[in-house]
Amino acid sequence: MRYFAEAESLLAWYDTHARDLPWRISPAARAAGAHPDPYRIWLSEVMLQQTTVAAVKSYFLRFTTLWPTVADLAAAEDAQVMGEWAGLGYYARARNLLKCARVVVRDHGGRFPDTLDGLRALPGIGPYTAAAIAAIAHDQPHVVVDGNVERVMARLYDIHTPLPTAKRALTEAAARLTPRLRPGDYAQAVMDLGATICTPKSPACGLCPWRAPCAARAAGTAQHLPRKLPKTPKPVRHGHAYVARRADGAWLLERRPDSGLLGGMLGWPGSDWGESPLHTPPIAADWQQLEAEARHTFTHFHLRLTVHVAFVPDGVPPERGMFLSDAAFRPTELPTLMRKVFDLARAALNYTP
DNA sequence: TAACCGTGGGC
DNA sequence: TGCCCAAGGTT
Repeated sequence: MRYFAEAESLLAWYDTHARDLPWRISPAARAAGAHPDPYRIWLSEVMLQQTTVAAVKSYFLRFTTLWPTVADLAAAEDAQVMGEWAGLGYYARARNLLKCARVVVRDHGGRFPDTLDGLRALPGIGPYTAAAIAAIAHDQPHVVVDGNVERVMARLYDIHTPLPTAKRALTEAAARLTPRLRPGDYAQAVMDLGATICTPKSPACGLCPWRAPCAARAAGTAQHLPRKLPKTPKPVRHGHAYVARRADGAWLLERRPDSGLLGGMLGWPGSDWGESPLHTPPIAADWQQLEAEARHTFTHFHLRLTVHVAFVPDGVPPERGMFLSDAAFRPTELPTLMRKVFDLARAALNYTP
């Protein structure tokens, strides 16, 4: 029963090395009969999609303070939730978070489903997140495969097939190892192992509870696994952004459409982004073009934004956007790109809050 | 299927 | 500095 022995050795390691995380029940507490709150597990898992633990912690604490239950979140204003998510990225997650909370309240009496299919049907919950919630919150033996698990399995079995082709084989390897006992702790244990020992670069094999059975360690290939297909280069796109300040201190902003990049977020009016996009100011004014441009890199392109600033008198209706009073405008509610634009603009406007 | 969708930290 | 990477989902 080799697989049983491997789950066993990993769980023993987890019992003494589990990370202390705000959304987590310690292995000791779980052994004593405590159960994690599915709402908190769901919220943390969505925040952790493609996002580091270090980045998520403060957002998680803020969200659970503002909205302690899924019903509280479901009743929140869209704009406030988007504003609180600002800076975390992948904003479709926040839009789906609200959709999901409202479905759980409306269709499930405020309780998260406890089946894989029930979870999988909710907005923003895919194969990984459904399995993670079922395993961690409901202690069901589902196979949880994220980037950590893929890396650990590729090394444990010395699998050289590049991702994403190797995904199926890695999932099958993970399935063979998943124990019927303590599946929730096991899922978190593999992720802790990947995050602290079996790291992408310079894995600490000497400290690993799986150093004996690890095929890549024996072969000396751990450092190079998992293999991945080469990435396509990012093109450079250009654009223009306009920051207008009214005499009474209000700022001209716009709510971006729900679909597409930075969907649903607050931003400065501007041009499309491309080779050399046409650009028209959102309001008539004596615009000043700044020398420095805002540079930002998204998942699939680099962006260089030319920033224009202007003071405008009271009483001029804008052609685009809406004026937000200085008291109502919180720069922390801007996505990072728009924050960069604001930081350049306010220096030019000599604005200190 | 593959493109799209953010951000900050590490090296 | 530029590239890699992180508890993926949707279309």
